[in-house]
Amino acid sequence: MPDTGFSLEPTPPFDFDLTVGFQTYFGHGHGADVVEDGVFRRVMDLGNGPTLAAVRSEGTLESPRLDVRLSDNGLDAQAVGEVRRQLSWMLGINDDLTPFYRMADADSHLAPLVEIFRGLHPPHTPSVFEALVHAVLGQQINARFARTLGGRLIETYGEKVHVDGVTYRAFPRPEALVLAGVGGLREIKLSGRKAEYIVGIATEIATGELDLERLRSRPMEEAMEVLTGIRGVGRWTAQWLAIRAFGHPDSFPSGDLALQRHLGKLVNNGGPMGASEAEEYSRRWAPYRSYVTVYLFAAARSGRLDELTDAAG
DNA sequence: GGCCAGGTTCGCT
DNA sequence: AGCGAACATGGC
Repeated sequence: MPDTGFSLEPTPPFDFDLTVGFQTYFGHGHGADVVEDGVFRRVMDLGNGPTLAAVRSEGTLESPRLDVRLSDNGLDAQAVGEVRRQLSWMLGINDDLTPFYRMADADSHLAPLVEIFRGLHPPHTPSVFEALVHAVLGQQINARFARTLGGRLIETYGEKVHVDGVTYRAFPRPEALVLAGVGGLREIKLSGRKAEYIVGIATEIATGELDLERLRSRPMEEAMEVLTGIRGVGRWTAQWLAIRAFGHPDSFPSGDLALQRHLGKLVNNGGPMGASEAEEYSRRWAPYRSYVTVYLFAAARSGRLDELTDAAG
């Protein structure tokens, strides 16, 4: 094993397993990032070729420390710095949860939720493009199928990296998806609509017509407007990007059917909540609604949301 | 087998 | 502005 690496010191509390678990949910074992035996691996795209990063936890919840090893020990200091920057962003290393917890502790519904998932830092995608592709894949279809499609997309069109006899994949670059074309994406069972959206977005990025990364430095309202102007991107998709790609603290995709379900379990005795109802209810949690969203999905995915319903007491 | 799924666009009032 | 249909495939 190469010895190039460094360590990261996340802002406590930081729960490594919860955070990388959330991050790799869409990976489905074949993703660009995977967790195995307590090690989080991610193929980092540094522009001049991909490299594999392996991250493990060496600290504790309140005194966290991460050890990062790189597969390519020939990287210069600048490239290593870029890996550090990207990983820090992906795992929300510098995110301080305390203000959110202060609010949550005073809320009878949120208090037990944040107690169970204490230390979960909302993770982010390294590129806006990656979050956007995942969001489009997730439109309208069940989450299970969306994960399958994501796995196929990465396995088919992501650049390979071989380390110790194992093949890892980077998340596909826009250029690769342009090359795949609508036909190529339909072959792995994307609908014609999803294929058109993704190839269209990839094309605009590849030609330089669209600069999604630029939106990070713009006010959120402006970014949302630009995003929803893109064909295939509606309100729901833009709101999820605010959380997953931009790390905005206060986005609540109230149109999300699953989020409505989760919220209904948490605050409405399991009863249904519509979009406008969810939207209205969520306002009490401003300006930390992205955290609530992430924690709700973490609870639902882990199967522990049911024990938090009103009925369960 | 049918209904629904972590929506969006498009066409019609 | 608001409403409904089409989209395409899989999960349960």
